Amino acid sequence: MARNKHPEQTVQRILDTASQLFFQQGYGKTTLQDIIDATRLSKGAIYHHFASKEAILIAVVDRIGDFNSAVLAEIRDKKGPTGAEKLRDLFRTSMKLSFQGKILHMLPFLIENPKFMALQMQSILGEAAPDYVLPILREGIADGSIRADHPEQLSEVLLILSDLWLHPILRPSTPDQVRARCAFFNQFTQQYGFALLDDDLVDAMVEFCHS
Amino acid sequence: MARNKHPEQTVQRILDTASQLFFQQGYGKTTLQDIIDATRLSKGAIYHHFASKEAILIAVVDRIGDFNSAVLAEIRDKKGPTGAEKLRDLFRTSMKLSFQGKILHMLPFLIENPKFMALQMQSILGEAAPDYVLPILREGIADGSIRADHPEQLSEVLLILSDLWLHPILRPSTPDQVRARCAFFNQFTQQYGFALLDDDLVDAMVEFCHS
DNA sequence: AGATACAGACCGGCGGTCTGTATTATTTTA
DNA sequence: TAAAATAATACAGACCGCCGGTCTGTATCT
Repeated sequence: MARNKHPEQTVQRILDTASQLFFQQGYGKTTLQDIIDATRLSKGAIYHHFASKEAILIAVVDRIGDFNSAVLAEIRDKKGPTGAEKLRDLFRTSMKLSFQGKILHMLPFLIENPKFMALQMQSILGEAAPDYVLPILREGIADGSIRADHPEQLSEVLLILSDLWLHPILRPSTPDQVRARCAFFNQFTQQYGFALLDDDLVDAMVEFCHS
Repeated sequence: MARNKHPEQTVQRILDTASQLFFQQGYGKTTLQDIIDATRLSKGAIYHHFASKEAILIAVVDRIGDFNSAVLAEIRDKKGPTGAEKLRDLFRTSMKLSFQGKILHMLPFLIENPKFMALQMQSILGEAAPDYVLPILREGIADGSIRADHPEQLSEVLLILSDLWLHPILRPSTPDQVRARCAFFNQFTQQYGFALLDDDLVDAMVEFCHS
């Protein structure tokens, strides 16, 4: 095969395969030969579409990030719900998507690269917090469903805690531990007039730990 | 040179050199040849004392961790101060030591390895929180200087926030941002009856960002 | 006739191994 | 008990397989 009529399919095949391998065995342990074997392409084909192994990683992360952003933006821009309701929706959706491996969230943690650890923090603190959580917080303050003196800081803390502490993907946890953390988190947000985690979501988190 | 009388010195030389190189250029970009050149040892010498490159990293991290633990334990076991005072002392000391690069804290972030990201979280959530912060919290609850219903969760949240959100090493920040975060953090801890960050420490954090 | 989409031989450098050697520690022997 | 024999240690450095990346060649499209 030379001069494929639909090179976009080849790119997507590489991305799909690489994304799966990076998730399964990490970026560092995934060799180019693995990708070659899995895609049944040649080294030349891959390096024709991507400048380096790292470029593949960036493309994978970007693709998930785009999907992520679209989902979050849709929730943020809904008409109707209060700020508190939107926030609940956002955290719920985000958590559930990450359970299906469909979200940026924890990817960089599974991938061993300092740039991407920084990129993860940047994604949380430089994009998710100011672009999605903060507007909703402000909206909630305006409509009275949320009380907060310092929404900028609160938006960051909410994300840090939910992504790095609450999220059960990072460490094996017993159901009791998950529930205790969720209760503490809800108690924390309660002082701002809202609770983020309903019983359904807590149950989903518990179940995710078991599987 | 063969059969050195003081092999311990050789081990320390490797550890010192590697630690410096890992800090400067990261683990991944530091090649064994770099260590060989800097130590003026041979590959055989290094692999005689360490099983792998990763084993050197583990030894480096362990050595810093041991130093770290010793410092924290000393504060925890002091007689005299209240729980709240000890907690302030612990966060202050820990923060100041990390400014000097003398503490485990952020090392794994600078080193690109998934195991060591996990190891960092483990060090925070599996050791620092239960072994040092939690006992002090309990002590503070007993002596009345701290009010907390769920000290286990609180100990983890305090460390997560201070290490991953408050700590200015992770992202460049303006003095205003640092001060705003510190104020938010103090307001957060205030509901448990204590404030962790005094003006001195906040100033030190601001200054650290500038240099 | 280019330009594009591959194929695959090839390369330098990496982490890691293996064998060799000098020095020290330990045991044996007279 | 002291010297000789043996074993164990602390290196040195050639060597190896594999990895990411390059380069040249070729078939198929526009």
